[in-house]
Amino acid sequence: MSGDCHHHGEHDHHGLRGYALARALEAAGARCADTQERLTRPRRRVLELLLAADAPLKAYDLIASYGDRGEPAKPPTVYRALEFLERLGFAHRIESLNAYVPCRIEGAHMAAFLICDCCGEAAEFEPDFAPHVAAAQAAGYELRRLTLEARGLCAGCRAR
Amino acid sequence: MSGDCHHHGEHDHHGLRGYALARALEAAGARCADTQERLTRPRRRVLELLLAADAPLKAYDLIASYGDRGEPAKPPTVYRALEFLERLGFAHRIESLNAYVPCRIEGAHMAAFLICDCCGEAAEFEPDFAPHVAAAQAAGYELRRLTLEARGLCAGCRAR
DNA sequence: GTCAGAAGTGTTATGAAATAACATAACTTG
DNA sequence: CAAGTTATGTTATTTCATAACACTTCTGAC
Repeated sequence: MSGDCHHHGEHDHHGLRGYALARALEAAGARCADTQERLTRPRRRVLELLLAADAPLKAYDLIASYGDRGEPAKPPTVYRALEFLERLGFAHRIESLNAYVPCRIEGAHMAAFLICDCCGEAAEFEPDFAPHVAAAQAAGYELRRLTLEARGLCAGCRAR
Repeated sequence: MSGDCHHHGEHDHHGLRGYALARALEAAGARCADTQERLTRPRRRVLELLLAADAPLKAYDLIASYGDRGEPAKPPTVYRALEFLERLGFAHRIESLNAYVPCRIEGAHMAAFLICDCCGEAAEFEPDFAPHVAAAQAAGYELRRLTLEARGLCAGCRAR
């Protein structure tokens, strides 16, 4: 994952811990309740792992760390949970990494990421997609989803 | 691939044939010669398959149809060729499909696609990436690559 | 309550996508 | 032509994702 550079162990990230994590999970539960969706145990667990992580997680990272005491999950358990989390906008898949991150921007349905090839950080940002939406419409296109992934080096890794 | 709809066989596409294909391959060869790169046999063959195709091709589609008389290629043969073609800008990988298309826009290094979930068509277009590049720079980011993938329904499939 | 349907989960197995590692061949350039 | 580099051939393996089916848990109508 964060393997393209020589800064192992020097990267500072932003995974949620303790109260912040609990609050985020509770908020997700509340949003589910609003929409008649169920934040079941495996879904909640996968979301928890994503929120606590310092970087995008691969499906098999989630599978490996799913159990409380090291027992892995079965793949479908995790893939189903991810599908749910994506559908509700709690998580995004980063296609160019085959990895997942929790959604950091409330209500953002179109995901855009700045991905650092060095430290693996994937910063979600909110670009103005209006021109692209307009271009799609001009082409007669009915748009359903849109993702933008930018790869490069983050400020921290450039400086080092 | 084009399996999300009920219009099988009704989709019109744009793969190159005959002279057009030959011309495109020749042009690619010329561009390689300019830059001291070698358009070797497997690279040329993979590019030919991409150019002739009516839709994005998966790596294993290429592997299967690689041989003149039905003999498949070995995976590394095709993956190496694809890596080369991407590096030189002759092809793009569409991350959300795990598939490849020939580059249809001369000199476009940043790829953007309108992908139809119905017919599988992937139309390359050239959006204005300047705002995103600016946003990345504002964040201290050194940009290397950028891809945008929009999913939805093309005009033809909406009409049907 | 309880029954029928829908939604979700557990489990086994398999399929699809990509790469590691190492041996061989082909170009280039001094 | 010899040494270095670049590309290919080949075997094996790893990584990523889903199919299929049995079982459980919710939900709402009665």
